[in-house]
Amino acid sequence: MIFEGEAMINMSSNNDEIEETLNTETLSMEEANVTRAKVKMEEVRKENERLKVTLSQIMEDYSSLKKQFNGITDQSKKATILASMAGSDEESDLVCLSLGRFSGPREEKKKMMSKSKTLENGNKLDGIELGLNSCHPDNSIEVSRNSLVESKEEGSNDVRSSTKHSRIGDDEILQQNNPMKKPRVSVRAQCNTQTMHDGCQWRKYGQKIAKGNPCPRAYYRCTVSPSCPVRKQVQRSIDDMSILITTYEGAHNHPLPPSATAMASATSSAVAMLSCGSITSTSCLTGYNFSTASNFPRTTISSSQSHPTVILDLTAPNHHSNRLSSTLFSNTRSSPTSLNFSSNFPSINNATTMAPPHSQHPLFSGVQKQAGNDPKIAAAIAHDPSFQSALAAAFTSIVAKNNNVNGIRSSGMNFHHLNFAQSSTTTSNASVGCAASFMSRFGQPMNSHQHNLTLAASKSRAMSLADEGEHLSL
DNA sequence: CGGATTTGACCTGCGC
DNA sequence: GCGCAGGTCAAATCCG
Repeated sequence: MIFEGEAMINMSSNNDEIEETLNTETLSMEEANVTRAKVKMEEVRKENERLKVTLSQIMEDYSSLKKQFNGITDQSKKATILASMAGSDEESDLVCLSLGRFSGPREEKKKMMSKSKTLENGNKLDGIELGLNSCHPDNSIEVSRNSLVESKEEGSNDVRSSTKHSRIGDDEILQQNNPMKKPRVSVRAQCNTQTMHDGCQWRKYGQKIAKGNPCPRAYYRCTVSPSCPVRKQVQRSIDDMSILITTYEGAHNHPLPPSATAMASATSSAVAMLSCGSITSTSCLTGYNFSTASNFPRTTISSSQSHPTVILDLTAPNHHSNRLSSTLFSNTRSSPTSLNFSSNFPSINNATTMAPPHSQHPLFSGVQKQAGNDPKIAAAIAHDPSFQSALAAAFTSIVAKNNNVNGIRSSGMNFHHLNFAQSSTTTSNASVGCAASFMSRFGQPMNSHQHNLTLAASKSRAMSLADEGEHLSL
């Protein structure tokens, strides 16, 4: 039997033991927590190291790309320097994008045309100059000034007619050398607003119900410069009313604001690739559908009514979006359809089959490496339309430009196959800003102002991604 | 009031 | 030559 007092003593001693045990356990738990925290810190440190390595790799890729780009744009830079020497800082900040046509003064244009005419049997460009080239400052300023003077002296009606005559003159010149009409670029994007905001100023001048589509087609004219021949048509897709089809035609003959460069460069680059393919034989492009057999029809080159048209499809059907998301940055380097840039672009010159050039591109490999390291990045980008459009514009512009300048004309480049899984629109200011940011970062030399804006945009983008637990140091 | 949009008329190219 | 469809013009209207 155990007495009550004895029991009490036993209990108290037990309590002490329990307390002691508890203290020991608490201590060991704290130690465990500390150890866990240390392990976690170590993991984070390792992660940081890994990210640093990745970042440095990307920076290396970027710098090599930049060197390459700088070399290519040397001539353009000279023009920009000339512009700044002319005393207009604002103008030097702007970039002129030529979409399908040479945009200099008519005399030079004629010279170019006659030159190309004499050389047209020698696989030369048929008077089409495309890409991110800076306008010759004198040319662009002259055009603007002339048009302003005209509008003052002759009145608005005469401006219209002179613009019209100018356009007709251009067309005549083009028609003489190229039986095809002006190349067009159609951009398909999901958009709930009436029109996509692409940074340019447009004025609506007509609306028509086109055959086969109950949705009216709206016609817009670029109003940045009174003499700018660029038009765009906006129409909703008959298949999906949420999809807006914007078709661009013509070349801006004036500097563009930075916010307009992303879309313009994507479209101009697409046309550049079209013109690359059409150098040898324009007609051989007509009617081609370059969609993959395995993928849905997404990007095509066609020539409805003799208009060679590149269709940039920035939408994705729902049933494919997951697949696209997962394959967007798949790390299979051997796969010719990484990034879903499908690789069956027919070789116009019947050049021998080669590895897809984009897979060899430093920028591509850099992004691919990083995305390959962390599938979350791929998912993050796949779910962010602004990133997709920005990357689309950046890749298309940079690689197309490199290709043009390096004279690679039929290597199967097909960055216009931009099959990003995109469920939203590219039209928000954020998207355009993001695209501009990417373009500035990867595609264009920046001034300090642009650099600050870009830095801020990239930073906020990175921060928002960081909040979501993503690691993206683009 | 000036600039942007709307909308019917007109022009142009193309196929039959 | 005719009809159709796409594209443009320009007067009327709207809107900030």
